[in-house]
Formats: sequence, structure tokens, C-alpha cells
Amino acid sequence: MKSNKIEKDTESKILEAAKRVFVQKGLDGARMQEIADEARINKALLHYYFRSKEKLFMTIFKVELNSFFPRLIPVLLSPDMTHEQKIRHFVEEYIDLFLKNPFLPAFVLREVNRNPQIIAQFIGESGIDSRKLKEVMKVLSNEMGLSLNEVLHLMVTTVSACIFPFAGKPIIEQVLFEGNSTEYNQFLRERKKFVADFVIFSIKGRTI
Amino acid sequence: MKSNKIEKDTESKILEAAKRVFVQKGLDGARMQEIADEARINKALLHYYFRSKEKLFMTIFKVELNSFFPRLIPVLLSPDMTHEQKIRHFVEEYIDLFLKNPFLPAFVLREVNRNPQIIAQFIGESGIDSRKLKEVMKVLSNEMGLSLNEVLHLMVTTVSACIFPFAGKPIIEQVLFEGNSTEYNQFLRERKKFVADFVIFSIKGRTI
DNA sequence: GTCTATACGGTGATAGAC
DNA sequence: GTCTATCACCGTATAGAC
Repeated sequence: MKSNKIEKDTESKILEAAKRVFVQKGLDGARMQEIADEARINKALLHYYFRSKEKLFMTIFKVELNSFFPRLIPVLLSPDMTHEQKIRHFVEEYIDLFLKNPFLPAFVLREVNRNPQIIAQFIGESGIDSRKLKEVMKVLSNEMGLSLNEVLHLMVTTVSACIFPFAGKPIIEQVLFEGNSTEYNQFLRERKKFVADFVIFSIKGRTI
Repeated sequence: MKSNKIEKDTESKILEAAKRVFVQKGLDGARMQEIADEARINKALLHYYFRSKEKLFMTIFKVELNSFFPRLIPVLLSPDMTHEQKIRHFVEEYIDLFLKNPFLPAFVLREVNRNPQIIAQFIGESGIDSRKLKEVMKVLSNEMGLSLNEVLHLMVTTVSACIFPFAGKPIIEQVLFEGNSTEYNQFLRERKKFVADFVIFSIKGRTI
């Protein structure tokens, strides 16, 4: 056994390298050679640990999809928070996640559109539970004084507002900030407050 | 010359086939063979009309990116409409565009993330004009009683709310409607009214 | 477990006949 | 312009030595 933990075991090195490459390039764009280089090993060893490119990809994708659906349902069901607090909490957590993993939205969207069945395949293993989700919608519906359908659209709109600024980074950065990435990052940092405000104001404006 | 217009010329056939394949599979996932089959010609002819896969792709992408940015700026500058009317008009036109081209959002997002420079490359040729866009923001800022920055976020949020339901179709369809595509399509049809209402209510809720 | 060498199929691109 | 045949390369995957 190696002395200290600076030396990672090979499997971890592969997983980390594969994550970087797959998330950036996608399944179709990624090359096993590039993953091997990134992990500082050779191609053959990739196939020794994971039998095929597909299998290695699936291992990565499962983990990433899992982190794409954060564990926020318990908070949304909490009886000790107002719906305003819940919205703020959700938006802040979700955008923070993407600030830490900026490529996650584009990656998940790309792969899920490449192979739409992949999402059904992993639905159970990721933090998604349709039953719980409907429970959340019912609770929020009561708290907000909106119909179930309105809550559904509201949720999708909130999630959209969090995800798109990351998934569409090249467009936003270029079109809105003429390529100035400092301004784009500033925009992202302001985003948490704005989106939460936006949603809350919309509920207010609707119910008066 | 052929009798009636049922027979299209080869270039058009290629272009239509390439559009279908590239939009669905992306540059990396698409195969020249598949495009040839789709166009009912052989691979060699593809290279005769367009020298390379890359060139053929660029031709398609330019057109698609162009339609991704609809010509809505004149309307947004119109002095004869309230900002509410402008928002409704924008959202309806934009969502209608995606109802007609459901794969457009996922396609543009995928390719723009694959190669972020591609957007700068075509910025002039697509219907985007940063100067005009800033003019729009200024006008809306006055009409809505919001700061320029708030209008910026508002625009991004509105666009997000229109695009994401299409770009994230596999996720939404599976997670929210358990794979029931009829319910998903129903959701999309309701979306125009909801998004416009949502934005307008938010402005109202903010300024009271 | 880790490496080098290689097999094998697929893919973009071209040559050349018609 | 359109076709068939073919090339050259690249990418996944495996064999086999250590």
C-alpha cells in the first residue's frame, strides 16, 4: 500500500478522468485515448476496469444524473417553512450546485436527448420519486393558493430559470455580454436572488 | 426539367436529410452514410456537393441558429404596444417556433456547448444585433419601471421558460408525466399562456 | 494490474467509370 | 451529376508478455 493518499487507486483515477472527458465531450465526442491520457494510464487498462466505452459512460452518467436531481424534497415538504422560504432555499441550492458543476446541465441535456430511454432506465436509482413529487406539488398548491397545474408550470419555470443560464452559457456569454466571461460570471452570481424574487413576485402578482 | 415539383433537386434533398440527421444526432453522432440514405443518394454525392462533413454541418447549423433567434426585436421596440402585449407576443411566437421545431433547442444547445466559438462565428449572420438588443432593454426598462439589470434577468428567465421544456423533453416527459407523451404535449400547449402570465404577474408583484 | 502490439470494423473522403 | 469501388485513418477492443 502506498504511503499517503496523494496516490489514488487506478479506478478512481479513471472515473475522475472519464467524468471530465465525458461531461465535456459527450459519449459521441469522447475518445478512450483522451480518457486514458487524462488518467495517465493506457487504453488497455480502461478496458480492464470497465469492459467497454459504453459501460464506463453509463457508470459516469448514473452518478451525474443523480447529482442533477438534488435531495430537496424533504425541505419542500417541511411544515416549518413558508413557501417563500422553500422557493429561496430550492433556488439557492440548485444554482449553487451548478456553480460547482457548470457543465452538468449541458451534459445531462445532451445525453438525455441523444438517448431518451436512458432517463427511464435510471429513474429509480436517481433521487427521483414521482409519488413524493406529487405530494410536494399538493402541499405547495395549498400553501400558494394555486391549482396543481399552475404549480407544475411554476416548478418547470423555476427549474428552467436555474438551468438555462448554465446550459446556454456560450449563447448568453456571447450574445448578452459580447464574450466577456467576467460579466457572465457576475450575472450568474446575481442569479440566485433574482430567480427567487422573480418566482415569489409572480405568485404575489397572481393572487392579488 | 422534371414535370412537377415532387422531384426535388439533389442539393435540397441533401440539405433536408442532413438537417434531420444532424439535428437529431449532432455533428459527432451523425454519419454521412445515414444522411446519404435519408436523401436516397450515395455518400460520394454528399462530398460532391459539400466537400466535407464539417462544411455540410456548418451549412445546416447556420440556418438553424438563424431560426433559433427569431426576428422579434422590431415588435419589442414598437411604441404602440404595452409591455404586457410585447411579452405575450414574444412568448407566443417563440414557443410556436419550438412547437414547429421541437428538436431545435436541444440541437443548438448541444452544438454550442461542443464548440463555444461557433456562436461568435455566426453572430453577425444570425438575426442578432447586440446594439438593438440593448435598445430593447432600455425601452423595456422604462416601460416596466425596472433597472436594466433586472430586465436582463427577466429576459433570460423568459427565454429559459420557453426553451427548457423542449430542450429537456426526455426529463420532463419521464419525471413529470411518467412517459405519457400525450400529457407532455398537453403541457406544452398550455405553456404559452402560463409563461406569459407568469412573467407579467412577476412584474406586477414586484412593482407593488 | 499494467504494459505494448495488434486485430478489426467503421467512417470520411477520393478515384475513376459512365 | 451520379454511381461503384476503394483508400487511409481512426477508434474500440483484445492478446499476450511481464
